Amino acid sequence: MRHVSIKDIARAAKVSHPTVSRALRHSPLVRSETAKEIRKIAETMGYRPSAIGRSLATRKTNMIGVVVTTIADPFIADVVRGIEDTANEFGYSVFLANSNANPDREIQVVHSFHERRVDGILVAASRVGALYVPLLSRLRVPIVLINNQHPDEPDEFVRSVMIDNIKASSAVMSHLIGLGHRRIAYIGDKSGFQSDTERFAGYRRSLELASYAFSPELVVHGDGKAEGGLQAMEKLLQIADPPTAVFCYNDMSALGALRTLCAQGIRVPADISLIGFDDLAIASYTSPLLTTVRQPKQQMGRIAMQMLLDTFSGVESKSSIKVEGELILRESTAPPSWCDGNAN
Amino acid sequence: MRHVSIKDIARAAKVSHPTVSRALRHSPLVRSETAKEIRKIAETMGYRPSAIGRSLATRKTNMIGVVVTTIADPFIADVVRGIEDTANEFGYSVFLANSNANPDREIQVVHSFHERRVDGILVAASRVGALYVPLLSRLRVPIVLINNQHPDEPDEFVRSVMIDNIKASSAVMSHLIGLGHRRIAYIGDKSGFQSDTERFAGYRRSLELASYAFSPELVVHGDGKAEGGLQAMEKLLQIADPPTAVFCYNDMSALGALRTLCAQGIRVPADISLIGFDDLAIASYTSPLLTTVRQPKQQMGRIAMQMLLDTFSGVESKSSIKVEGELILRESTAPPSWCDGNAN
DNA sequence: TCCAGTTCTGCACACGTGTTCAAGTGTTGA
DNA sequence: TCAACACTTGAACACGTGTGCAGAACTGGA
Repeated sequence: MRHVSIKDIARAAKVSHPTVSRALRHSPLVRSETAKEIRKIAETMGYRPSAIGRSLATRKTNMIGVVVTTIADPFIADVVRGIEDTANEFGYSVFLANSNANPDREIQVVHSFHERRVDGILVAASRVGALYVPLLSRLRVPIVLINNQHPDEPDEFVRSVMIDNIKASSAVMSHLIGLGHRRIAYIGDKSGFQSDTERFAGYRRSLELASYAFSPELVVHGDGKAEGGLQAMEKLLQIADPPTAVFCYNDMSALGALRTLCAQGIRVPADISLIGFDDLAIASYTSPLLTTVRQPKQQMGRIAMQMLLDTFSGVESKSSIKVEGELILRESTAPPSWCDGNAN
Repeated sequence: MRHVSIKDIARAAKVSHPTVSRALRHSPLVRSETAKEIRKIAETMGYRPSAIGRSLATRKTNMIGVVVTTIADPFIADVVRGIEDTANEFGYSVFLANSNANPDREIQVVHSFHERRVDGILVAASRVGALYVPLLSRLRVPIVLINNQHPDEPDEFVRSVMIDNIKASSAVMSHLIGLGHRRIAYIGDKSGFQSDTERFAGYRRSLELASYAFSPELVVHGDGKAEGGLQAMEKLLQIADPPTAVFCYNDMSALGALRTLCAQGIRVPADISLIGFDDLAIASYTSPLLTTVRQPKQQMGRIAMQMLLDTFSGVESKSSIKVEGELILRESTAPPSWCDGNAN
């Protein structure tokens, strides 16, 4: 026999297995001396309850599934950490699955979670398109999307947490414009994803508000990773009239851009200002330190998990939460070189 | 009724539930037309088998547990990615749990995995002490430790994957010594962990082999993170006769050290050479690019998972695997400044 | 001593799937 | 026509836990 079951204990204690079940769960229905005796025997026999058996009986697994594009992304890793901490605190275990940014794989993973009867699903930075939410909804499992990359319609089962991109993006632009920059470039992600779209929207709106011209050649798309930022910056430097400041979609892109600038001997921020988004740990260790927008990554994970827990316990909660970013001023931004310290 | 079960399908198809079970699993025991009909009905009813029920019957969960200190560590994130990819490929789901480097929590997590009846457990960078392996072994669950931080005795249930620290460390030192450095510092992790101990052993042995003096003041302990490296480097710079090269326990420490050097206007590698360990993604985006030892992180995860799979299928395999690091020469090392290009 | 009420215990079933075994049906060959 | 065989199906049970309900055991009061 592989594992001790309550039936084994029942035999040893000369009682029935329901009595054991109740004793172990401290039910008041069982005489306290009997219960104590049973628990002692269980302890001696090295009993560990089977979550499988329990799940089958209670129709509750205390498991949640987390889908990420890739856990190797430091942004996502932080979010997952927040999720896992909260989940663990409340007795939930976390399934982790990488979709590798492959929509088919992502859907397959969700089905696998469904078959395991997880109590809820969290999805970080989904890359799946418009039909996704209805598909998820059909599973009738509570779901929270974190920084979902496609606009989602409200839904009974699908909730969401995301950062207020437009607001944060506007803060970035205010900072740069306030320093005196007029030619500000934008290095984005691959086209079509929501956080890119929204941050770009904030960029454009800020230019308009300041009555500055929008120059399409100042907008370059990377891939959200360092390599893309590196190449995007190379392109920007080839323009006849290059920008004096660059707003990067995220810190990884900024890191790549910084690399290009450094390799070409261009000083940051003396020659060009650079600003990122996310506030990854690395942003505090680059040279110069990177000015960026802090996303409360762990907290977003905690909030998402908390939304699930609320759903489980029937607490009514908002179907969509927007968190605020915070502009972190460090060393990578300064007034443009032609500007002697005071803007315009 | 919440989920469709094989009994529901059985009713609809006017057969018994064992027949449905067999039909869905393409058993040759059921007539092919019947099977086809049953599968059609299952499809129509939106049936998804319950992994819970199946696990209970088969005593196999196709789940594995992964314990990490924290998923926010980029080294560990890469390892986990390798694990998850391989697991997914073979139909296994992965539980992820952070121990936050807290031994009690780590043990608690292992028990939780045990209760969920995972088929195997992977532990990355365990911080639990000597009694750990016997404890794990008592669970009678196959376990693979990855870069375990305490020396482990061979055991029937507990296997391990680790990097050959001494060899890699020696390669680092050969490189620095070959460049002409004689005063080489070592920035370590907190004392007492195996990878630190071994890398330090390689450091000392290399000095001995070269007949260079070992100076205790050149050895400083950080915390394995950037902050620790930063402070350790500050200490090193206060020495009367500072080192011309610094071997950092890992890339995060090196990143911190680099920050200190940069802040104090000390040029790398012109004034001081710096070398890391791990080859994190960031190492390719620092200025200067960081020379380091590449650990095959994802591959280590794959190997560990493969060892579990081998155990499941009864394949005999080695109980301990050592993988080799690879010295990656980039820009952060050069001959010492007093040395005109040719060593000694 | 007996009854009513309380406290405790066990039977039977449920949850969803898989497997063994016996029995049913149809086929082939003598 | 019958036996031997292959093919197909379903009854019964297993896996480990939880729960409604009936009944047993105990308690206290008259």
